[in-house]
Amino acid sequence: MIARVPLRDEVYRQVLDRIHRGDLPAGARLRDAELASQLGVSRTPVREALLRLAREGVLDSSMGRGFRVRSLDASELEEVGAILGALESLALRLSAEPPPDRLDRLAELDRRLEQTRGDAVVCLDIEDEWHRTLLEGCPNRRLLELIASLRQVPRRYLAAFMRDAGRLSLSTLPHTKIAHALRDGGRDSAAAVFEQQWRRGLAELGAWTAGRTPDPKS
Amino acid sequence: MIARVPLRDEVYRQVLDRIHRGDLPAGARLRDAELASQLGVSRTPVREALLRLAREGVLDSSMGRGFRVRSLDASELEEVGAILGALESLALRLSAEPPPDRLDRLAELDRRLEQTRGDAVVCLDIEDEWHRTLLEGCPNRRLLELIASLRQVPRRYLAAFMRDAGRLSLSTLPHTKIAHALRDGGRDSAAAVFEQQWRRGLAELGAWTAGRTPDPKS
DNA sequence: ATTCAACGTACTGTATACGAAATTCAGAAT
DNA sequence: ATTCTGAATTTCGTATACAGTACGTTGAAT
Repeated sequence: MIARVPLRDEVYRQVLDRIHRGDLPAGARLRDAELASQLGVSRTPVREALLRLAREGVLDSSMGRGFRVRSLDASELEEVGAILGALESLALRLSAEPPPDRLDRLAELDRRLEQTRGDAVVCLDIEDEWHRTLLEGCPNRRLLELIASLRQVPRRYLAAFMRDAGRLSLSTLPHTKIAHALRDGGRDSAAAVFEQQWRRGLAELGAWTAGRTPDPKS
Repeated sequence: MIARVPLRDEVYRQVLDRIHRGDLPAGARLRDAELASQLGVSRTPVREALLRLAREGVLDSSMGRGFRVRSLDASELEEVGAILGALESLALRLSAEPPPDRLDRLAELDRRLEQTRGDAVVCLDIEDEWHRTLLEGCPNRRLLELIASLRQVPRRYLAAFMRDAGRLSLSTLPHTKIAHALRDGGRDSAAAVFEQQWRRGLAELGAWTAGRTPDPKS
């Protein structure tokens, strides 16, 4: 039984990918007909994907005015960051005791992350997978889904930051701190360290965002 | 300048309303063409609304098989309940110190709630407004939006419970406990009481859900 | 030169049309 | 009676068509 996938899901991923790659910078306008012809599908699935992205906060949409990539806004990052900190910490506390192989896999991902230089998208993909792996012991599927959806937001900021600053790698220090806390102190301890590290990274990214030049109109 | 509202938003509210009223019980199938003709619009905005509801977890949708109202499932309630507990508590802690008139408005809502007998929908509307009022001091708009969206889920369970049990009113005891904690001990104290009361109510509702008969197919 | 208005273009939001997959119901075989 | 099969029908997912609105552009008036 092959799982057929709706076109809207594929379009969703394609558009998100373009945003992550920076092909669609903040403020860029998205014309559904144009995207449709580029992707070789009709406007219908494109609009469904864009509506979803708008509801997830990646795009702005005002009636009759179509869609555009939401501009980078320090307060948005702060708001979503606060939510994510609480939710990921919660997921960690709800998790089952992690089997040793998961710690190994986390370490392996960090090794890959350190070796990756020059491709921000790959870095961020690994970073995402690290988080997924960290939380995969959480039985609350709904929570994990919500976290994955919300993580799109800081990811976009981080991608822009890396492009702008020319920093093409990602520090693994917070990861190792969290992993050590998880190994030594258990999940609650790891959750506390997570929140602390998360807040620190968020503040750094927020400071950069606040000092950014406003969007190009395009 | 009147704000024109997309049809999909109106359809969204209509469908949600029918679900809340019990016109569309758990497991009921939603045929987009049928809804479209009933509401006097085309299938397009109807499908946009249904896709949104599916993403929010109110509906199930599998490829080629359309939409149906998600069945009541104790584990879903538990999962969303855990998320909501954390988020509402967070919103409370992030809130500004509440002005005295807000406490008055909360008390007034409770008075209305106690006087309302016989209409579950009205009860739940007041309950929703009570929560909105409690958290309206929270500056994190994004958080409030997320909470409002997630609250659809327990609301549906509560509506089904009230219909089933013939309980046509809602206890205001948890509200007063939280309000008192807020007045006496501040937001952090209120957040703690909130989590405790929330967990209690959730367990009660979950117990009822677990003992429910499975859905009618319809 | 600048500003305002009227027009034209283009894009959005909504409606309708079409092809394919899935459910249903009839009828035959066990 | 029950189960399997297969055609008919429904309904979904996608494509296309249409109408109304926002925006740009041009031209005229100050």
